[in-house]
Amino acid sequence: MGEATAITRKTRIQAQNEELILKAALEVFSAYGFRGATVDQIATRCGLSKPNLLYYFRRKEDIYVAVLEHTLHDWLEPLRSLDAAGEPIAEITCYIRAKIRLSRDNPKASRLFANEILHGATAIGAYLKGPLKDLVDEKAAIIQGWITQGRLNAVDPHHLIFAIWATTQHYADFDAQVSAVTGNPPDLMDKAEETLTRLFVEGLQPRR
Amino acid sequence: MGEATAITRKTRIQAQNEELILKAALEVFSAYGFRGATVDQIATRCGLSKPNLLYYFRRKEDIYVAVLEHTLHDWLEPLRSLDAAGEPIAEITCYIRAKIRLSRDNPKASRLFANEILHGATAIGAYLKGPLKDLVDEKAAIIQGWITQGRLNAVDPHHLIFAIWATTQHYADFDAQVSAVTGNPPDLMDKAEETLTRLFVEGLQPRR
DNA sequence: TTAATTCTTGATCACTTGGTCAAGAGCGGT
DNA sequence: ACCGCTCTTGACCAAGTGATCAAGAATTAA
Repeated sequence: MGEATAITRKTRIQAQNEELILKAALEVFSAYGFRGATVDQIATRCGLSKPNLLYYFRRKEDIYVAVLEHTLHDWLEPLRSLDAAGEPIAEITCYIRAKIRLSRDNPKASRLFANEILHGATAIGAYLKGPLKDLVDEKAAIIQGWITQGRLNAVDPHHLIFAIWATTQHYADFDAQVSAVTGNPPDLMDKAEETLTRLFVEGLQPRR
Repeated sequence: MGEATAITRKTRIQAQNEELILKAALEVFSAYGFRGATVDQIATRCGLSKPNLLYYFRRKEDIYVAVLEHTLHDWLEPLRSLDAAGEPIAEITCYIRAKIRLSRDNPKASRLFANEILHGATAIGAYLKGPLKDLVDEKAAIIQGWITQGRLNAVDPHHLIFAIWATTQHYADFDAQVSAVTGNPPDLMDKAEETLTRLFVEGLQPRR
């Protein structure tokens, strides 16, 4: 039996292989989507045989939801950090910066979510309507408070959050288009960060 | 022989069926992506048998590129309308409004492109690097001209265009998320249009 | 060492799917 | 009515895919 629970904890090799699988799955799912990805691709990617992979995750869908959940938490961290006690413009600037860096440093996670939501969010629909909505509503209320205090130009907080999501994730999700149009210069993301922060800050600055 | 060309023009029934197919293909491809969609689905959707559908388009990919090309032109029309001779703020406001209405009235086309680009734009990569890049560069130059004249706050024109694309298409592409978070109120898109135009206009207004 | 447990895989299955083909039905011009 | 062309489809095929299973290899605990 296990040490203290009926469900024994993972062996070293188990934890290691699951990590390998999740990493490979992120790459494959983000590149081809759920239906476009094959279990074989993921298995080959991490050097395991297909039946061996299915020993750890019994169904393809199990791998998919596992990698989704595995990255969901990190993805929302920047929004959680938005602090009601901070200076409004600084808080929002910080949020935009964090989001665009996430987009630059982990574009695969961004594309994974983008694909999932684009196709109806069947796997994480409940999460969106529950925890995500709660978090967004909470932060929208903070922003609304700043507006009421006259510390921020009046814009709908929910749509402001959508605008920030859209603009920052655009560089990861639609990289193929951005690269094709710009030729992908090395300072692309720096320029994006500067332009977006400038644009939002000027738009949000309270009219004196 | 045909009236004037070696390639005889389509019969009435041919034109009619191709239109049926393209319409059904847009719905299916936009919902499931290229690999997720099946020829059978498209055939059933428009009341044709699978072999009959493949009589008009010999390969699945042919249907896909046909529907992409069929909607590409309309999709870029708003940007083409951006007029150097117009008043800067009014022109950009008009562009944002046109884009968000396109997003509201034809979300399936938006999702079709989103999916295509998300997965690397293999079918339209050449178009992005050619005609699209040319169009964007041309319009970016116009915006840069306005900035140089001091009629617009200084922001990078390319990134401004990306920001407008991202924010407007967000409502179509990530509808599942937007609906989950907002509960999808009837005035959602009106509010979005108002918020986005306000945000961009205030951000672009030249500092007096 | 030994025995239980965990891990690994070749072979295989059931099913889906893109695509073919030959034969027939329908249509248009004469 | 006749003939050539377009259109339509049932049957079929080959490839790919998710998933299973039994049997063996490796690991771990005693």
